[in-house]
Amino acid sequence: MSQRNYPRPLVTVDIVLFTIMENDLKVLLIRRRNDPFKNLWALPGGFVELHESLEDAAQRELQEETGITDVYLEQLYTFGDPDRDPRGRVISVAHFALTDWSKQNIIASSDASETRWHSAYHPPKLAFDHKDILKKAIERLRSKVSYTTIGFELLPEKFTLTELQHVYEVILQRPVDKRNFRKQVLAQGMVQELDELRGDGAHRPARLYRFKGPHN
Amino acid sequence: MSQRNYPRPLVTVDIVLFTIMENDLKVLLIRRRNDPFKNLWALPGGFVELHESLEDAAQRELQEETGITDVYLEQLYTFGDPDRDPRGRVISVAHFALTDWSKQNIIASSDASETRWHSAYHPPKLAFDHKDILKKAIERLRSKVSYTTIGFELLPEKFTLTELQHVYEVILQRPVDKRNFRKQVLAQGMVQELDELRGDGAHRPARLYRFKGPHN
DNA sequence: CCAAAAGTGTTTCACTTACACCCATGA
DNA sequence: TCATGGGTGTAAGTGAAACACTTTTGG
Repeated sequence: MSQRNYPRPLVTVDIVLFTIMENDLKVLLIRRRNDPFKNLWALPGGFVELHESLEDAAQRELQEETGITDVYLEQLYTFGDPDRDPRGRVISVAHFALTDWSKQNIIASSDASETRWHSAYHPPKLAFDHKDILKKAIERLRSKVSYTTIGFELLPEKFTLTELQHVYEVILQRPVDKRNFRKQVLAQGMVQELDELRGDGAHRPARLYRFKGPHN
Repeated sequence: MSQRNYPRPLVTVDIVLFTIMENDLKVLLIRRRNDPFKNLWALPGGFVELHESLEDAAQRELQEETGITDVYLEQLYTFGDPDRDPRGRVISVAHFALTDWSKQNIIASSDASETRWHSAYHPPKLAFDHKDILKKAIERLRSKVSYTTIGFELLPEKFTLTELQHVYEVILQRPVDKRNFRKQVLAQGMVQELDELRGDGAHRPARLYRFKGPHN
């Protein structure tokens, strides 16, 4: 059982980082500057170092390639088709990450950058099998939003119930009944009402809430 | 972006194969004949070849190590802690598999073998991080049994509704109401009633059913 | 006729859904 | 005073849960 003779593929991590902006689900993409797939958009990611865990690798690559830190991150799926990278055998452990736009709007505003937020539902042509990875990430987000509290990862610390509702609507891609939604959210005790309002314009200001923490 | 200089870990697949026997959830384990963890029990698995997909590797290793083929198999999770294997960096793509005992009872009956079915809930001490892998597999099985049809993978082609109920009870680890269960299963139209009965002893024979196919 | 597992319906309760108007504010 | 998004309650419907006795068979 000597390990020396066993084949050693390359192992990468890729990160599907979502946020919600302008009532749309966005995914962070980087334009490739080299072949293969030069000039196409791709998920951030890179090779796993021998001393680091997969999750650490994902956090590190995200930081190195985009400057983003402190996101919710979990493993998504491992893509290992032998032909997924034309350069050779590369196995990618894909991760799924969420952040709120208020932390990340710097990136979005620098238009010249090769790192940009794109519509997750209508992305540009992607390198490698990143279309499949994105699809799987959207499925995961959609299924988990209903039975976990990950939706709060897409919002800043203080938010209105309407903002929370928009998160669900954007992810589930269907309208949500306002009264039932609020009733349900409050009944579950997941949020704490704050003594603060936020006025946005010529209408009644909205009450702010804070996520109470993991309740699952 | 030359690949030559990137670190290349070893990549394995491990397989958590479940079956149900004697109203207990069983997992297939192999006793290790070499260090590390010599004589401890471990999940079947092995190194991924460069030309094969991860799922193919899992099916192949299962076949090579245990002779078992033709199981339901899906990817579970990738375990990549840098210290999970004392010999060096080994990343394992764990898989989750199901089979019905009627196909596999040959293995269970050969007592001298180093390959055996063990209770999944009370396993012996396991090598590496296989305890964590097993735990994750049980969680996955438990959560998927309720909203998918994977439960049928644990039964032979023809089965009684009581047998199906036992599958749910063993996996969920709680009693299931007989009348509600049958009502629900029949209402969902997942099973086809057959013109066959099976008599087991001194009591009324049970009707046999067949799984109609993927309905999710 | 006894033991053992198979089979069968109804009621209750909880949760989900549908739905329309008043409120507070800035312009 | 008007336009805009914020905020609230009730009734109907649907699905889940609780629950006990009769049937069929072999011994």
